[in-house]
Amino acid sequence: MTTETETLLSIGEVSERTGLPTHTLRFYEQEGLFAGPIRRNAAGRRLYTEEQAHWARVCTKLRSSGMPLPEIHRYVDLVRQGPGNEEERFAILREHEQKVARQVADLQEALAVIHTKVEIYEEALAAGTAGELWRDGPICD
Amino acid sequence: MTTETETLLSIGEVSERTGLPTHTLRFYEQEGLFAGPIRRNAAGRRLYTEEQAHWARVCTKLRSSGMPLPEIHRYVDLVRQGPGNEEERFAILREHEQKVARQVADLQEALAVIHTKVEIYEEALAAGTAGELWRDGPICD
DNA sequence: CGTTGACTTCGAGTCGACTTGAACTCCTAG
DNA sequence: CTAGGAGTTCAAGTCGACTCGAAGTCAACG
Repeated sequence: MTTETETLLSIGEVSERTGLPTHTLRFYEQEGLFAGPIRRNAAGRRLYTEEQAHWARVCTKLRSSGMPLPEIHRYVDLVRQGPGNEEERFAILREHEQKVARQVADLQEALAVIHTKVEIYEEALAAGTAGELWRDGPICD
Repeated sequence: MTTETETLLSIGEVSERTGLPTHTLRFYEQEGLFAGPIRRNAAGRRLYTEEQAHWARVCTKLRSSGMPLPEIHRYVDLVRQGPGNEEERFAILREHEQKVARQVADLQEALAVIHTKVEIYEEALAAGTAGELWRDGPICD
């Protein structure tokens, strides 16, 4: 059956792979961001499965794209409850996907504004007319 | 000479145009995000020039793209000091531009990860095999 | 003249997500 | 045997950027 030899990882190893400080990994666990329990060795130290380490990596992406911890928690709760609520999980993911897409669009809009200003400076500096940037206009704001 | 009939705007009008709450506009002023002084009428109320209103709009873009208030402040200080430091202003803008470009790239990377998961759910739900998502794999994480 | 509603100042509170610290245990190498 | 380094728990602190509330002023309208 599915009796695999699992590679178990220490918190330090997971930290290295994910880039998350060990403190943060413990914090995430405490906040309920892992569906299953994290095992411990005889000495009480955490042992992560590959799946859990992978999930931690996914979490970094969810977080860096702005998903709040409570929403990740909500998703994880659904996973923990087992099959039957896939539609709901899907809704969370799809909604977040759209939020991120909007974020990208907004950021690109801001980037355009910034780039415009960069270009103004670039040209003025090249032409040696930078001093005029401030001549009664909002140009250099 | 440049004696224009200036249109001056109340804080409420600027708030409407920028989407920033009046509280925030006052806060920004206090944090030194405006190069020139904001005028007041006889009753002590703020009167913004069109240029200042425009700058406030630009600020929303700088902020939404993650430029910290202290850095906007730094830029504004340079503007306030007048001509001669254009290179330095340019450096701030160019650096921020690059930061935003990196942000966009990171966000798109996160988006790809999320989209992958969305697709997995989409397919499983369409095929009616959603229940199997959790079968000893990290698929549904 | 009274009341609305936009404005003023000042200071304190909120929020999310860590981050830090203290005090402790345990395994391993020298 | 002991020193180092990684791990543990729990509580408290930090950070940036607002956000809110209180208490008061002012102009215009009916």
